[in-house]
Amino acid sequence: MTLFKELNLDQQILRAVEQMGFTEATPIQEKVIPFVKEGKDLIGQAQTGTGKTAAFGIPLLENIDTEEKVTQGLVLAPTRELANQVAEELNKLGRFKGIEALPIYGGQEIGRQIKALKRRPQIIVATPGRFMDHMRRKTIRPQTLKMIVLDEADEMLSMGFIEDIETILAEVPKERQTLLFSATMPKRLQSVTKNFMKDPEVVAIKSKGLTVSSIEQRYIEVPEKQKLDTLRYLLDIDPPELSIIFGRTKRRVDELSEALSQVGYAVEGIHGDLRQERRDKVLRKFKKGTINILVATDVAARGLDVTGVTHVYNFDLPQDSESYVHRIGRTGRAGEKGVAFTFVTPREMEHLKDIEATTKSKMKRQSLPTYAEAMAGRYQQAIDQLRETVRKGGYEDLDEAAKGLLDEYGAETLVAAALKMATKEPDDKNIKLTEEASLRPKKSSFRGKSGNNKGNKGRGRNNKFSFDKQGRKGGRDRKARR
DNA sequence: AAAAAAC
Repeated sequence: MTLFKELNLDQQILRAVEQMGFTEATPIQEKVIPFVKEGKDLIGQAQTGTGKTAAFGIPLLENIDTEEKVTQGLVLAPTRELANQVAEELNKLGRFKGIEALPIYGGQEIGRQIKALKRRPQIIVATPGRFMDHMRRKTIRPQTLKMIVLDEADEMLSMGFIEDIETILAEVPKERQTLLFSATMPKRLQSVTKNFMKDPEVVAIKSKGLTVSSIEQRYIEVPEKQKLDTLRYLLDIDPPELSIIFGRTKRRVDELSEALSQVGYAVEGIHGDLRQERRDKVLRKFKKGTINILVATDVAARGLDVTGVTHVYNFDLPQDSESYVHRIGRTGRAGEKGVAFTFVTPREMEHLKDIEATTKSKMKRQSLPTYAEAMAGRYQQAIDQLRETVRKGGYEDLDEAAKGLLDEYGAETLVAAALKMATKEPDDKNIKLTEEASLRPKKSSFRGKSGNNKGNKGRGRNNKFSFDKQGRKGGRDRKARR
C-alpha cells in the first residue's frame, strides 16, 4: 500500500488529492503515476472502477507547464458522458495548479465551444468525432499537444472510432507521450500501439477474471413476457439505493422507464437519441438521488462513474461479454459491494454460458421471485416508511383526528390500514412492453423471399467466414491496412 | 442486429 504523500507529487496536486478525500493510492495509480511522470508511453490494462482516471490524470496534470498558454494534453473517450466526467475529475485535481480541462463533444453548440477553446485550456477531453471537426475547422491546433490519453480504447474500437483515432494520432507531433487504457487488447488495438506508441510500458492489474469480486453476480431464467413483473418483484424484495437497468434498444429503454414510472418508481431513461441536455439532466438527477433507478442502453455501460450504485439489472442479456463486464462494473465501485442480476430467456442460456466462459466468472442461479415475496417486500417498505415518519415527528396538528379515529376503529385496525395505504400498488395495472428483445431472431420473423435461412442451418458460429469484433467484413475498411 | 459518435 502506497500513500499519495509518498508518490512525490507536486504540492498543489497533492493538496487537491487530499481535499478530494484520498490518501491511499490504488494499485493502478501506484504503478502508473511514476511511469507517466517520467514521460514514458504506457498501456494500462485495468478493469473499471480501479481509479484509472486519477492514475493518468495526476501525472498528466503534473507534466503540464502552466507557464505555457497552449493546449498540451488531450484525452479521447468513447462517450460524451465519460468525457464530461473525466474533465470534471481533472478540473478537481488540477484546481490548485490552475489547470483547466475542457470537455469537447458533439451535441453542444459549436460556437460556444470555439469561444471556450480560445481560452486555451491546457487539457481537452473529447469524443473523437467532435475533436476531428475542430481539427478541420482549425479551431484546435493539435501541433501543441504533448500528451495523448486514449481512455477505454477497446470501446472506441468497437464503436468504430479507430480510424478517427489514427487520423488524430497522425496529426499530433511525433514528440509526445501516448497513454492507452483498455480493459481488453484486441488485435486491432495492438496494431495501434505498435504504430503510434514508443516502447510502451505495460501495466496490467492482475485479477482472476475480468470482473470485480465485490460484485455478486446472479442470473434468473425468465421468459420474455415475465421480465417486467420479475424486475418489479426484485425491486420490491430488495429495494436498491441506486440502480441501473440495462435494456437492449433505445425503444426498449423508453418503454421500460415509462412502465416503471407508471407504477410509482423514481426512474428515468437515458440513451443516445435523447438530446444532450436531457442526457445531462437525467444523469444529474441520478447522481443527486432525485431518482434512484436509471434505465439505460449501453451508453451508460462505459466508464460511467456514479458512486453508490448498489444494483445492476441486465433486463436484456448483453450482446457480448465485454458489454457485460462494463455494465456490471457500474456497481461494486471503489471496493463497495454490489449485486448484478441478469435476465436470461430460455433460448439465451447458451449465450450466458459463453459470457461466463469469457469472463471466467460464474453467475449464481436464482429462481424466479414470487408475488408473495414481492408483497412482503412492499409491506416491509411501508413499515419502514411508517417508522421513519414516526421518528421525524411533526404531526401534532393531527392529534385530534387521531383520537377520533382511535375511538372509531381501534389501534390495530388503524395501523394496518395506514400500512396498506403506504404500500405500493399491487399489479392491477396492465402494463406491457411491445418489443421483444431476444438475441436470436424470432422464428416467425418475416425475412422476405431470400430463402437463405435454410442454407445456413446448423452452421452459425463455426462459419469460418465470420465477422470480426467490429462486425465488419474483412477488407471493407475505408483505408487499406498497412 | 444494436448502440455510440460530427455537422
